[in-house]
Amino acid sequence: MPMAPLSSRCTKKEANRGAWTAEEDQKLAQVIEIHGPKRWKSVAAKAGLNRCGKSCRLRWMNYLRPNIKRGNISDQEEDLILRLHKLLGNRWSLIAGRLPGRTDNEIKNYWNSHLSKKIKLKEKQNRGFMVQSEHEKTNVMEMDHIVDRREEGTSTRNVDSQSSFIGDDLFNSSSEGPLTLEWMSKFLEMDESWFELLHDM
DNA sequence: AAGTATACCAACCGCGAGCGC
DNA sequence: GGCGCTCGCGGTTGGTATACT
Repeated sequence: MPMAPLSSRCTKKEANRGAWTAEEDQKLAQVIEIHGPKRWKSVAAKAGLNRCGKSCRLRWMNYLRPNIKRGNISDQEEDLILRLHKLLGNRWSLIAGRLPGRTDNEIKNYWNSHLSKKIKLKEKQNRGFMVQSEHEKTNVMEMDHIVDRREEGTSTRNVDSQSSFIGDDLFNSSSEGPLTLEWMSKFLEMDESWFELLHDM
């Protein structure tokens, strides 16, 4: 396997690794406030951080950026993630783009630690295996709850036309089948207002 | 209370795409 | 067209917290 260009890797000179300190965060935020979130290598240098640009970018994108929402992923968000993952696969940045305030890293982590397990359990159950434990039963019931809400096609939807369009396509069980390119492009171009409505409920 | 297993998540790594020279 | 640099993405790792025995 060919090595990545040297420029894309953090060098030994940029020795500081591991968890960021409050002081580092502050320095990084100050430099970005002045120079903007670009040219990460020079941002790192200007901040006097012993970090590579890549690390600075990641820290900013996933933690320091304004309007970041952290933790407490709602049922609606979870539902949306499930639907979008079904539609887009592991395109975490695209999925995150449809969830205001959420980062690709957070969604990826949430998927890997929560949702993938739930889905495996659900599939297992669908294949007719016995559910083993109370914990697993709970997870399966949670999945059923999500599926039920989709099938009901109610609760979280507003009545305005755009919202109901996207809501129906997202939650209607009929879209469990193959999703068309037309649907996908329509969905991905959807205005953020629908998501704001969703979060306001 | 102590040791071990599991879950969670921040951070790192490698790669590819895009851009300017 | 080739090269180097930067950026963004997705996969993976490792440290910490929590649950379990």
